Parts: sequence; structure tokens; C-alpha cells
Amino acid sequence: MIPIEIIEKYDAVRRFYKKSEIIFEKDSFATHYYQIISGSVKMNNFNDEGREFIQGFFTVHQCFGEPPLFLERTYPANAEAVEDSELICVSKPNFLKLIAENPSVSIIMIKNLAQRLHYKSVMAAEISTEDSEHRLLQLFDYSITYFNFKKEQEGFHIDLTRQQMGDLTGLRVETVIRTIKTLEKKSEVKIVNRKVYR
Amino acid sequence: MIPIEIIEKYDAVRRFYKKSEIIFEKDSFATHYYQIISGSVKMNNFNDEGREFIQGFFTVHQCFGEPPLFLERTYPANAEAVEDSELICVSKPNFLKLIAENPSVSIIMIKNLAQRLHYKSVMAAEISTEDSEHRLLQLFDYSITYFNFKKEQEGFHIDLTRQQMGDLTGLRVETVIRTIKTLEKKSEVKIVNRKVYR
DNA sequence: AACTTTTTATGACCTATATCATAATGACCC
DNA sequence: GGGTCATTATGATATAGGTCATAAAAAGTT
Repeated sequence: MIPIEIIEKYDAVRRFYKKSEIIFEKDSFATHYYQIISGSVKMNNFNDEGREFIQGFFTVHQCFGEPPLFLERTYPANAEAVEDSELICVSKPNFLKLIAENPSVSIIMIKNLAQRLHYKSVMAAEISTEDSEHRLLQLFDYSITYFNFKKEQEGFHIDLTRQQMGDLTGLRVETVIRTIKTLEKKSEVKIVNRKVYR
Repeated sequence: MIPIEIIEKYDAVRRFYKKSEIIFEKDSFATHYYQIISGSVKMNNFNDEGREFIQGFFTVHQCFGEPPLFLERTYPANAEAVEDSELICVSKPNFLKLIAENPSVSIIMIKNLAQRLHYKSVMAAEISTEDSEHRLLQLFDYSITYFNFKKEQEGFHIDLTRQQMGDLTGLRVETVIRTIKTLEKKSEVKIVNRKVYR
């Protein structure tokens, strides 16, 4: 996202996070800019019954959790390392200085936010009005480009667990499993060795 | 949003739209920047069965539909005038020029996108994991600040029709009507003269 | 004032998805 | 190689919210 050379001019700190370690929590105040050097991160919410909703996954070179930095707000969701990860962090005042002094970075931020807003707009409409088959297909098609899944023999490999698919679309695992099977019967996806291809 | 004086330097055109008139359609390519001079606009989707989902309402001084301008993409939703409205429009090349030449506008755009991403993040989690009572209360609380509804005797007046509440939360009108009534019994909202107060 | 349209309202019934229980398979680890 | 945990799987049952029908109040139109 933001070139590392630029970030490093602003007192950046590298930090390692173990798998499942929490990076920041919902409702806490935003104090840093985070960008991924290696590994991957998810942002999520939990409702009162402990049910998870995954806002999105973020991987190498991507940043996450900036909106509250610009809004003087708390985070709308938690951030958690999906695997062992290395992040580079910049404090809020330094980050705002970085933005002000590097106009090219503003454009990068704008494109990045626009991209994520686009994903959320598409998924919001899906989740609220469409049935489970439609929701999952939309997720697959969107995530192929967005997470750049690899094309293999059978098609693009949707590298998500059934649980993750559910948490991204607001469906339960059992429903995801059943829906995927009917999608397979309708030749919308292939299932080989429990892996899903589209 | 962007000061009118600046916009007018870039071959801006003012256009009037009648109530219910379409400003742009989903899947069409983004060619202009739009900002509201007077009136209000909604962005929405329709699914195959004609069911509507409202992405959001936009009112005086706000802009809408910029993300695809930055992404070389088509619109993820339609835009429609909610009432007779006057908009000021700038062509895409002129708009990008405007951004490049006015660094202060970049910051405005970033804050604007961050704000909307925040709303979508909150509502996405609500819609996918919470029940109808929770969803509506969240919508009310969020829209009080976001649409700046006025505080009256009974509380903040939630100036939305039941249908609009449903289209914003992915619920049906009947469900909204029934849920609001139980919320009234639980003293979470007041209903006076069919109007909802929180 | 008569008409049409929109909004709110209520009841009866239905269905997609959630819930709960239970288990097999595969991955990881000591 | 045996134990633990995560993932996939399947069946039985429950339920929140959707669907359909019908209507009355309010708002807007001519």
C-alpha cells in the first residue's frame, strides 16, 4: 500500500503477532496506522451470543483500520492475526503528518478506501436481500479478484473454510455446507477433495 | 463537501432532477462527480424479485458515487432523487484534475469515504448477525447522528417511513411495523401519531 | 370533494435458515 | 502412533421473519 521507504521515515515500528493474537479491539480508540509486512489479518465482530462476522481479510502490503484515524472515532470491529504476522505501525500524529507531506499517498488512501467501500456496498446488498446460493456465489466471485485466489486445473480455488464463508456472508456453517453441495449439483462450483473451485 | 467555489472552477454543470428521477444506474460506468445543492438522493439496489436495498441517503452538501471514479469501475448501485433536487456535476477528468490541484480536497474525500465505510461496517455486522430489534435500534442510533435528525419533545424524530427502515436493514415492512411495536412496549422507542421517536 | 397513491396496520400461514445432536475425516503436535 | 483439535458432514426439529391477503388512515392530486 504505502511504500515502506516512506513509512520508515516516520518513526515506524515493526511488530510481530502470533496466530490468533489480537491487534486491536472494537470500541478502542484508534492510535496507529497498520500495514502488513507478512502474514494476514482479519477484522471481525462478535454479537451477544458470540457469533462472529468477518468484515474482511487483509494480506501482505495491505493496510487496515485507518477509517477511525481520520474520524477521531473508535474501531467498529476487532483486528486479529490469522497466522503469524509482521506488521509495520506508525503513530496517529506521524501518520497524519505522512499523509500531509506526501500527496501521492492521499491518492493511494482514497483508492484503498474506495475499493473497500465498493466491496461493502456489493456485499451489503447481497446479504440483505439475496438467498444463500446467491450470497455465496457473490462472495466467491468477488473474493477471486479481491483476495487474488489462484487459478488451478479445476478453476479458481476458493481458499476459505466453510466457517469463514459463513462468517463473511452471515450464514451458518451447516447452511454453507448444504448450499455449496446444491451449487455443485447445479455445476456452479466444483468440489474436489473438499476444496471448492469456481 | 467540496466548496462550491472550487467546483465551479472545473467546468461544473448544474442539473435539476425531478423526484424519483434516476441519476445513474448500477453497472454503468462512472463519468461524473455529483454533489447535492438542494434536495436529497438515495442509492439503492434491486434484486431479481424487485426487492429494494437502500445503500444510503445523501442530502445537501453531500456527494455520492465517487468510489468508482477512482477505481475505473461501474457503479455498484443506482442513484435516484428522493425529492426534486439540484446537483452540481463535474466530469471525471476535471474531477481528477480538481483533486490533484487541491490537496485540501483529498483530505475531505478521505474523511468522507472513511465516514461511509464506518457506517457500512457497523450495519454489515448488524444485518448479518443480529435480530430485527437490534438491527432497527442500531439503524436509529446511527441515523440520528448520520442524518442529523432533530431532537423534539419526545426524543429524536426518526424521519424515515417503515418501508425505508426495512430497505435499509434488509427487513420487510410488516416485520418493521411489528418490531417497532414491540420496541415501543419495551420503552426503547416512542410512537406518537405514527411517528417514531428515540 | 372525489380520487388515487402511499403508508401503516393486522391476521393466517409458510419456508429458508438456524439450531441441536452426533460423527467421520483430516491436520497438527508431542 | 496416539491424542487433540479443526473441519466437514448429515439428519431431525424449531422458529424468526417472509409471504399473502385485506383494510383503514393519511397524504397528495385534480
